[in-house]
Amino acid sequence: MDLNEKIDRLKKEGITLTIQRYAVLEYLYKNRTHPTAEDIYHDLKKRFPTISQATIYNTLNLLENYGLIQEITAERGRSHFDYNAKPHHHFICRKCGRIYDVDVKGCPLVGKKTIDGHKIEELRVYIIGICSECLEKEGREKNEK
Amino acid sequence: MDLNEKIDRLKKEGITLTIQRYAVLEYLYKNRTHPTAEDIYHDLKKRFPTISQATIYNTLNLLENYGLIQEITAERGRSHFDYNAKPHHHFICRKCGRIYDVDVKGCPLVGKKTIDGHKIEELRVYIIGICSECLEKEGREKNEK
DNA sequence: TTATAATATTAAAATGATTATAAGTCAAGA
DNA sequence: TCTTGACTTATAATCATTTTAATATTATAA
Repeated sequence: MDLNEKIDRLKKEGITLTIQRYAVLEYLYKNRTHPTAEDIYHDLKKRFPTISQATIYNTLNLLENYGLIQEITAERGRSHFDYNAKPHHHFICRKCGRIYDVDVKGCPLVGKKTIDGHKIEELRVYIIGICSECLEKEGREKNEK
Repeated sequence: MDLNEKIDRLKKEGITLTIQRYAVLEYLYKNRTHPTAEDIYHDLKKRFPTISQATIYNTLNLLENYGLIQEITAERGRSHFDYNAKPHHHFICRKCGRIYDVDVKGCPLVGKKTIDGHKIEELRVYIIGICSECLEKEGREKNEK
C-alpha cells in the first residue's frame, strides 16, 4: 500500500494529518530498515527540532491501531516498526541486529482466521540466527588466521 | 525434557546449581503459564525472602543461553519465559494477556536450517488475537443486554 | 472571519523492566 | 584455617515507553 493510500485511510477515519504524523509515516515509507522509535526520533529531530518522543510514540501507536504499520517485538525491551503491515516474516540477526523481510512459502498460518478456538488478528514470525552477511564475515576472518 | 535432565545438562556444562537457580528452573517447570521475571520474583520471594531481581534475571539469561528455556517477546516491553525450549508456537490474547501453546501442523519453518542464506538458530511465532475464553465472555455479555 | 471547543504537541517527570555495580556470602581447594 | 573465585544481594543506574500538564494547533460553528 503506498503512502497516499494510507493517508487517505487516516483521513477517512477522521484522523487529522498533522505535519508530525505525516513525517513519521513518510519516514517509515522511505526507511524500510525496520527502525526503532528512537531511530525515528533521532532522524526527524534534524528536520523538526521541537518534535518530542511522545509524539513519535503516539503516532506509532495510532498507526499501528489502524493497521497501517506493523510492530516488531523480536528484541528484548525495544520495538521496531515496519511500514509494511501485511503479514510477512522477519529474520533477525543475533550478531548485527539487522532485520530482514523473508518470504516463507506455504506458511499454514497466513490467512488463517482461528486456531484452537482462538480468533487470530495478527501474526508475528521471528526467525532468529546469523544473517548471510555476518556468516560471510565470520568465514573471511577465519581464513585470515 | 524433564527437570533432572536439564539439571544434568547444567552440571555437565560446569554450572553450579545454586538453590536460587534450582528454584527458578523448578518454578518454570511447575508453572507452565509463561510467567514474567516479575511473576517469578514475586512468588519466589515468599520462600526466599532475600532473593533479588538480579538473580532472577541472571538465571533466566543463563538458562536461555544454554537453550534450556525459551524467551517470549510478544508483549511490548516485558518478556515472558517458557520451560519448554523446543520450537513451538504461541497464541497471545490481546484482552487478557494469557499465552497459550498452540500446535501448528505443517509449519515449513520447523526444522529448517537456513532461509535466504541466513542461518536459523531460533524460531518465535506469535499469533495474536482474542482467546476462546475471552470470546465466550464477550458473547455472554452481549446476550445479557 | 472570529470565537470557541476539541484535539495534538511539547517538555518534563514518572514508570516499569532490565542491567550494572559494589559489597557481602559461600563453598572448594591449598 | 585461609584464600580464591563464583554467586547472590541490595542498590543504583539505565533504557524504552507512558503520563502529565501546559501550550499550541486545528476544526467547528456563529
